[in-house]
Amino acid sequence: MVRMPETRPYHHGDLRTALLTAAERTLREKGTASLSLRELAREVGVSHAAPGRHFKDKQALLNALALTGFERLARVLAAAEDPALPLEPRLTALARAYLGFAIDNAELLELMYARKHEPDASEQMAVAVEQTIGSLDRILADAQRRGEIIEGDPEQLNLVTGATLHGVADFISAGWLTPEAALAGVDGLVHVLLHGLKPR
Amino acid sequence: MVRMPETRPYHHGDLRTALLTAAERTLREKGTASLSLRELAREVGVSHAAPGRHFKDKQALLNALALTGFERLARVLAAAEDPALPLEPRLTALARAYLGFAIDNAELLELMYARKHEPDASEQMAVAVEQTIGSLDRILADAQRRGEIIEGDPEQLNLVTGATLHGVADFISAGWLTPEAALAGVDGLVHVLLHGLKPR
DNA sequence: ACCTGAACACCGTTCAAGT
DNA sequence: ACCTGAACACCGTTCAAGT
Repeated sequence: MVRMPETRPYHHGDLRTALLTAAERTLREKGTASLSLRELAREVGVSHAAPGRHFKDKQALLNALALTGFERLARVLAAAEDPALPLEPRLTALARAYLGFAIDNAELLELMYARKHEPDASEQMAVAVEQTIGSLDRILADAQRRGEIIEGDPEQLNLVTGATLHGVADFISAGWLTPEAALAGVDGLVHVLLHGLKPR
Repeated sequence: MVRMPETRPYHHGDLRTALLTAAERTLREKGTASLSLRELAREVGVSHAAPGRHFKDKQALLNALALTGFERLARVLAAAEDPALPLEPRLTALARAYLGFAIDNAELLELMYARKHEPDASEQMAVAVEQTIGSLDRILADAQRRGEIIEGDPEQLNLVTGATLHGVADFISAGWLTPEAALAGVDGLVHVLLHGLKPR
């Protein structure tokens, strides 16, 4: 093995990864608004034009960041899912995991939901989104198969449930709901979702 | 009356309003990303530093824009509300109105929900938000008083309902749901909200 | 009171040139 | 193949000076 000199080598090695890592730290510490390619380049110790080799433009970096976000969220949700549990606690666990992710990654989640990356569609992104939604899909499909929830278009049921969870997550991001209040209300939230607002 | 010269007068007259109007058009036509104070100034025919007299900084203009958004949304919701209607159609009408606003004002709605304007709190904004939420509040409070929906913390019920509506609106903004699909699903959405996912 | 013009410190993106 | 340096066309914000 050859000893590397103390000075930074001409080639970074894994600039792409380094940029994404730095970007996510900035996102978390200073918000989306103060995420600049030039500053990222500075942090990583590379010229301001270097990121251009790895990301076509700023949006491409944001897309890549969103992709890692979906991949991580999908893993978090899959891990929280326990098919052995009865419907209500199973759904509650999923909701708790999602809200936890939203609390810990508010800015990233906002990026993931940004109405920006429709045209590219990037196969990978579609897969990651699919996997993210998958956990909820399975819970509702299982429940429907067992007759534990009403019949009807699974898409529609999925939409209602997903929208409710996402709505709460967004309320947290927007600062209209404290993380504590959100987590404290999860049980009630899922209960209403399952049993409805009308009395039984 | 003195005839005004053909050349633009030194004082604009109502620069503040003109900037907000131009800003909303840009928002609708080209998106939040391409909203620049300098371009706004150009469109309105004023020097690039002029907006600074009326808005402390760019965020202040965005806040003012969000405020007008809430005021308009509050009016739309209040107009759609019909206390004479039974609970389910009354709630459906509100949902339809909110989703309609979301469809027609996607970028503006995103701005309204942006997790930016927490510190200022600006009395006016708080009032506008309050009035926006008011319509839903009244529907649920009335229903609860009549025993048409379950007892419990109104805040919590409001949260679930509001989150669901907002979640769907955000799905539309994000492009994950077409406006047509959303509007077609409103009845089912409200029905699930009232009756729950579990069979009765 | 309201606006201008110049100045400052930033951006993102491109492209010849270097290693 | 990967990166640099200079250049270009933008930004937001500030501030003396003009009307």
